[in-house]
Amino acid sequence: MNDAKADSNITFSLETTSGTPIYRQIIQQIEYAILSERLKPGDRLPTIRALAVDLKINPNTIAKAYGELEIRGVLTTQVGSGTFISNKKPEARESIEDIRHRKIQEVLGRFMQELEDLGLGKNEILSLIRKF
Amino acid sequence: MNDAKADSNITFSLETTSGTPIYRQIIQQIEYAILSERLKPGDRLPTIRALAVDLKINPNTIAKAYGELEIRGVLTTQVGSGTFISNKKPEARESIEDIRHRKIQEVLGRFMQELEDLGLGKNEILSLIRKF
Amino acid sequence: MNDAKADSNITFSLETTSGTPIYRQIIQQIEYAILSERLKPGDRLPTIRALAVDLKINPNTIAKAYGELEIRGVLTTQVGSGTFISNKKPEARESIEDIRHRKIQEVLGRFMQELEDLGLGKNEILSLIRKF
Amino acid sequence: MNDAKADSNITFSLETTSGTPIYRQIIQQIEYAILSERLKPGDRLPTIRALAVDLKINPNTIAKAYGELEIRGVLTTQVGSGTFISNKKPEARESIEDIRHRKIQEVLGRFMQELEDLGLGKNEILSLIRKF
DNA sequence: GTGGTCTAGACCACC
DNA sequence: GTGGTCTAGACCACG
Repeated sequence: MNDAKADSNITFSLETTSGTPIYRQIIQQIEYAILSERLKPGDRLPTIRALAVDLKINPNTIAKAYGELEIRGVLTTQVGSGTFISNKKPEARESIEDIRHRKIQEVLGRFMQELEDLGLGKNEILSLIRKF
Repeated sequence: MNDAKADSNITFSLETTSGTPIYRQIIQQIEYAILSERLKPGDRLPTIRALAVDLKINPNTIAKAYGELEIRGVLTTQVGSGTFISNKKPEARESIEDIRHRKIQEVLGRFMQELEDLGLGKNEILSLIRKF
Repeated sequence: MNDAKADSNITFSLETTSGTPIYRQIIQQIEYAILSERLKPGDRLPTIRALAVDLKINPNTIAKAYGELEIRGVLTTQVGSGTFISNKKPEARESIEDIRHRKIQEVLGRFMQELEDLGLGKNEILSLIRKF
Repeated sequence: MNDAKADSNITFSLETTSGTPIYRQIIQQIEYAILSERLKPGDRLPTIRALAVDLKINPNTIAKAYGELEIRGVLTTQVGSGTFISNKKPEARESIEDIRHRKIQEVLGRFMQELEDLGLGKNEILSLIRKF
């Protein structure tokens, strides 16, 4: 594990052994922060270099994550001043809340399936979470 | 989604949009079935070809999953008669129950982290699962 | 016969008429190179594609050999930069020297048995090897 | 390992863990016995059933080995009396001695290559064989 | 450029 | 019928 608190509003937590590419983890964590409104339009993200140092990873990896989010219209870069959360999602046909709910349902569905595969019923799952 | 009931004891459920390779999903579902004791030593797995038809994927993909589990000593194959759960895991220093509990904790930890990233608290999570 | 000198440290020699699968020959030659310390932890193996060209075989065949060794923890791959000898064999209870000696005894035993079956005595064998 | 002395002249020694199919091991051992003249034309081989009991393997496996050698003209079966070494090898373009020498060279070449891969030089090999 | 995944299809070995 | 090996080729992910 590899944590880093950045400028503000977002803390990254990387799992280098899980097989999930690092740049995907970064993308997901930025998206989730937006969906849960910890990051709002206009907020500044940490610089690539600073974040690379904090997370002890290759700057290219962060550049790739930011780049993909920029292509999707989630981020905007302003040369000389940094990378920001966009004001608008041009193609958005769903509201942020809708997307968030969809993501939550996806995560929940995957999770329930995996725990069921591991032989747990709903009551056992509830009990585990209460003790978490 | 893509489900298939096989010979017995195990039903595969593939998620083709999640980015997780199909063969990894198969490996995980076999491992979890063993950990939850739905599959026991000596049990026969579905044949590669039958499963390929059921899941509508290429036989080589299943062969790759079975092959990795064979290298790891989880499965044994007898050409001409099929693929079986191995009798012994020679290097096992942990009981099946211990491994199962470790996996459950891993899945749970990942899940709680993701939902927290999506802005959910424990009570909201509990409520969602009750309604699941 | 089919020889290929790769990046360094290891030269592969395939016997396509022996019935032994090509990917198994590759695995054995990598293992033996490690046991005789011609390959050490951190050393880079030839790329899959370069070796495929050299050995005039399909890249998938080499990928299968590398893949098995990766599952066994002998190799590590870093997509984008190549395949390397792992630093540690976590479960190793035998030293490299012990394994090497065991392998030598196995090869020797098989060989003496086969030549005995072909009607040769120890002195004839010694004489043949001197002339080899 | 699994040894069995049959009617006469030939003792089979099977290696069930080596990956080499059992029927191939039987074929090889019969061929080598012929090449080294421990079995001569007209000699009777053990019956399939007796040998199956001795070696504790499936009779079909022995039938397959005998069958293949019969196709090649090495054996002849006389219903009711048994299986025998043929008098003639119809297609033989090489003498028995030539074949034997070729086989010896093959075995020797494979062996020297493997031990070289394991880091042994000729003198070490000679020394090991003297102590064998 | 690296390796990874998946498909399609041929041929072989074993029961 | 079973699984195993190998080829060929497409497309993706990563640096």
